Amino acid sequence: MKQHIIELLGQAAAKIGADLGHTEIILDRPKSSEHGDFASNLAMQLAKPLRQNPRAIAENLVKNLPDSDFIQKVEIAGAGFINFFLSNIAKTAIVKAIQSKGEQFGRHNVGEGQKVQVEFVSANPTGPLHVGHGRGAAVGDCLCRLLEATGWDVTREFYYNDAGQQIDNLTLSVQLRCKGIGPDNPAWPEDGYRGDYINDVANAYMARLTIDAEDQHIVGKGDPNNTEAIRHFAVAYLRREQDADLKAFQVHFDVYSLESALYTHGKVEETVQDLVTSGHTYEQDDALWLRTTTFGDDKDRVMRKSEGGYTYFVPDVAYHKDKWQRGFKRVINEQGADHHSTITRVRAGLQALDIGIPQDWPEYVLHQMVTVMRGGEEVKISKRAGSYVTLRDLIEEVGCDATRFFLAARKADSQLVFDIDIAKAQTNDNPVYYIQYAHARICSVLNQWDGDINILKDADLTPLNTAHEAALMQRLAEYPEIVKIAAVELTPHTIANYLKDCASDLHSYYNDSKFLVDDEPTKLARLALITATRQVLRNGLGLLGLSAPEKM
RNA sequence: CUGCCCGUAGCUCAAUCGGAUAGAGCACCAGCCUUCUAAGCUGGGGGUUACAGGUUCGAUUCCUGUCGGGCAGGCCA
Repeated sequence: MKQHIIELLGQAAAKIGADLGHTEIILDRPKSSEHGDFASNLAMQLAKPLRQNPRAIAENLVKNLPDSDFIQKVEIAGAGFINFFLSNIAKTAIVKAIQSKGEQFGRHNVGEGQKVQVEFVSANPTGPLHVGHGRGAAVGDCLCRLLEATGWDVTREFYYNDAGQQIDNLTLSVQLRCKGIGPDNPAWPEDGYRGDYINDVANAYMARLTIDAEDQHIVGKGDPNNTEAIRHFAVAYLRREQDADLKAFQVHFDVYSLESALYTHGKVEETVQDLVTSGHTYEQDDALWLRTTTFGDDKDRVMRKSEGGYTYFVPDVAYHKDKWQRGFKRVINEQGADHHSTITRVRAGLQALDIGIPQDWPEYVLHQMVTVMRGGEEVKISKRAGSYVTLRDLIEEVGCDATRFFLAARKADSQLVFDIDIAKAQTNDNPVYYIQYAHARICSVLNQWDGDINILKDADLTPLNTAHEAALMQRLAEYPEIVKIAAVELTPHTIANYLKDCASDLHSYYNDSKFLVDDEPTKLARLALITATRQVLRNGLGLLGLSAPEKM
């Protein structure tokens, strides 16, 4: 429909001799229904090149607009907006489109089947997942669903930092616990992990329990002096816990990459060699440096420390080089904003490899911090005490759907306040239930109707002529655009906002009009409309990974 | 001190990539269930979009500066 009107405008512009040149014809959906179903600012855009009053141009354009069955009337308003009012045929066409496309309605093929890899969560296996990881999981998973819905071939990847200093700390912490030494003991190291879960790991290890992970079975050796055994056991244990949480959160991954594998497969060493060969490195103070300032960093970075080990940044570059070599021309990293400083460094390292990686590869989506509120007070996170709100707590306390919704329904680059009391509330404070309730209501009406849902596809839709019906149909018509915008801008929260609006239109309609009326044509038309609405709600909830319950 | 993100109603957040009178929910006030789910609906009050400039037909949106909040800034990850 939008395209149709754009064509009409284009023909009109040609008739009045306007050279569109670079100006693209833009159609907006006005906020107010007084301004029609579509509005164009074309006259304003042409005012300068034509050196005429925008209103005069608008009148001229309207005069030369070809006739169309889909347009009821055209008005000129304000500074020179051209407002289009659709005919009944055009408005109801969306219901037919939804009926025929079903689950496919709203999907696009802008990705054209190209590969994209999305890396998200990537928590270190040193403790349980917390709210921040939850936000990453929710946003990342919704991004994947959006990309899939727009024609991309998505690979979901999780990167485990299972090497390096923090794993040494973890191993030591577990080992001390195995020997009966706790955080209260003066011998406890400053940067040891203090959480109670460390004790759980130690007990499991000493009890010689078996960890069944994705592809490995690790048995606790029960020997507190076997550091390597403790290391493997602890990592496997915590990975298993994280995997269980993610599963409960309806998030799955296609590929798990391990930092340790980059070392054992020689990828780290290879990357260092490549960088040295490329000529962007130098030695100073017994360390090996990469001249990242050449690529926009504010200072050069150490690759190999004077004591011989590599800094974390080298495996990071090696890992991303590996992603590139696996053929991902597009990679999106979803991370916490506290890691934003790595962006410049990783990209600089990849540029220095000189293997044709674009400057802005990979893309990043950063999410800001989450503050958790309970009982009107902030729940403080204490890393020292090892106490924080875990994702598992949230899922158990407020449920998977509500947790996902609250974490994904807000712009990622704003800090968010997660109020447990509101998320838990099974009341109208809670937007998740508001949306799901709209879906359940429709299901309920359809259940009470004794007809066959398939005959609604042939329903005559001309009885749909009330303001509520027009508003709802317009809302449904927006859905495909919203999906496209959310996918291109990588903003899942756009979908959440849309669903709230759509549910609101449905609830208003429900309260205003009875659907199961005696007049058969009216009844069928209305049922066709709410069935289409149900489909859109379902599709949208699916993009957010939320359930669409038939009863509530 | 430097870099990145944010600043919108009392609170939590929107605003379709520069559009028309800045919108919802919560809270507050007043109404709507013998009728398809009241987890709902209708109406009301509540704003100098942090502040000051600039760009233009038009700015919450873009640019500059100031203030405020968050996060980073190690041969840690």
